[in-house]
Amino acid sequence: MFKLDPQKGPLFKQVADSVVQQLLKGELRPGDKLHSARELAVKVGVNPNTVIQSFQELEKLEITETKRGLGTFVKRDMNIEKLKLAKVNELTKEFLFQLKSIGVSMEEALLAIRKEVKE
Amino acid sequence: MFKLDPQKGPLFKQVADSVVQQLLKGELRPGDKLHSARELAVKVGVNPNTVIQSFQELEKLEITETKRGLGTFVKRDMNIEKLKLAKVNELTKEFLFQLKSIGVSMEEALLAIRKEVKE
Amino acid sequence: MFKLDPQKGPLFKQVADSVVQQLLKGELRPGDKLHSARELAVKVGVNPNTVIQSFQELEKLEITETKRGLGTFVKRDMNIEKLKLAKVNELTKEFLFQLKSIGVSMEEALLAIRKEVKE
Amino acid sequence: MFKLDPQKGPLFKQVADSVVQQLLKGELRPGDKLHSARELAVKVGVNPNTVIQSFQELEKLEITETKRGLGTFVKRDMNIEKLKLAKVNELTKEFLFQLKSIGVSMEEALLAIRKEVKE
DNA sequence: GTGGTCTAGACCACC
DNA sequence: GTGGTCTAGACCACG
Repeated sequence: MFKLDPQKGPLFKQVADSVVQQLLKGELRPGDKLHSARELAVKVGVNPNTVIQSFQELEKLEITETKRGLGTFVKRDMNIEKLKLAKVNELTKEFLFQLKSIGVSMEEALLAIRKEVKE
Repeated sequence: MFKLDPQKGPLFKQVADSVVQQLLKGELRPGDKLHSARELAVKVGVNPNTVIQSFQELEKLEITETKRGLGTFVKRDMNIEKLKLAKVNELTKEFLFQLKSIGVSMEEALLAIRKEVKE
Repeated sequence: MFKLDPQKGPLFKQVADSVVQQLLKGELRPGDKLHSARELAVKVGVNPNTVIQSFQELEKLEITETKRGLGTFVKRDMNIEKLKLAKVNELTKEFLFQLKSIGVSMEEALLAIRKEVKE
Repeated sequence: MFKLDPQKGPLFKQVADSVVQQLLKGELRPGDKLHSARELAVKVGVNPNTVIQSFQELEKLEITETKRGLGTFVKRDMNIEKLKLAKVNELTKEFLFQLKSIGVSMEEALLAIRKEVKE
């Protein structure tokens, strides 16, 4: 389930992320129409203004486009697989970097993962 | 090397985190004296007040204790291994959660890690 | 009336205390919104930042919660009577301890109180 | 037993208070010589400089006088009873004021005292 | 308009 | 020199 945390950076970025997640999971496809700002606002429990900011963020990232009077849509030329690979890569890099920065070896990391997966 | 990024949340928390990292890497041990607020401020390029806020954060987390006129010290009864395990666990959980939330399987994740490690 | 005294410890704690007092006196109830930091700052004659520090103190004590963009509120689940009893107890203990530490008996203390009350 | 608390105002005032307490309890009499700054410093666990500041405070209050090369002495013309009454009065006033400021009646206060005394 | 963070610079208590 | 508090004023995220 998706959860907002004011401690983890700007809400509007978190909301934008959640849209990207839906894309990557296939719950949203190129050309699809996003929920309206108002709907999304109610759904995730933030102010509509915040959602609007999120949409602007997505547009800036060239993931969506806004058609006046119609709504916000996922760009038709989005290459989801490419975006997904980039995201996985980024997450992995960050994860390994964090571990390295506290002096944890790969072996320990893999152990931790296996342990976590089993539970 | 350690870098501050205003986009990644409050500077004072990042500074506090960097101290925790030094602890986990063994560069800092229970009983050790931290750099003075003024020194650290110059070193990481922030205002001394910001560093002091970091110190207060660390004290709230019961990681350090401050002795007025003497400095700020890592608590003698700090259990580093425990803190480290908790951190690794947290990072791993978060990593796997993120992957899952974009619909990536464990196999893909492990592949990504192996690929990253080789580079 | 409420008065700040730089000699009596940090201003931000005094301001926090004054909020607690209002709570205990019933002038403030669970769910109520506190005055905004800026208002309070003008009212008591300190810097807005100092008031914000007070708010953070109150939040740390789990007396209030803050909603960004909306304000700071007394927690709905605050048990005022419990807090009040604890405070009275603390004050009484401290008072008797102080008297004892200067060698004053209970009888003398009660006499002093009666005398004071009459005036 | 006497305890220092950095949270309760300047240490040097607390140390000065502890000397006054000894006076009021009769453990120290007009004309008596105080412990040296160094001794007291070790005894209460603060820096000698802090104790020296305390002595200056006591001198300012006209409770002690310093004889160069001999030490610090309680003034011969000190009227302990008068000082004691003043102190009791002050403590009582403060106590009642605090209670009043949180809306506690005298009856409740006396109940609290009786309860505390019995324990 | 609301609180949160940061900077710059001052003064204090303590060692 | 050490940390702690306060001020003044700026900018940000959020509603």
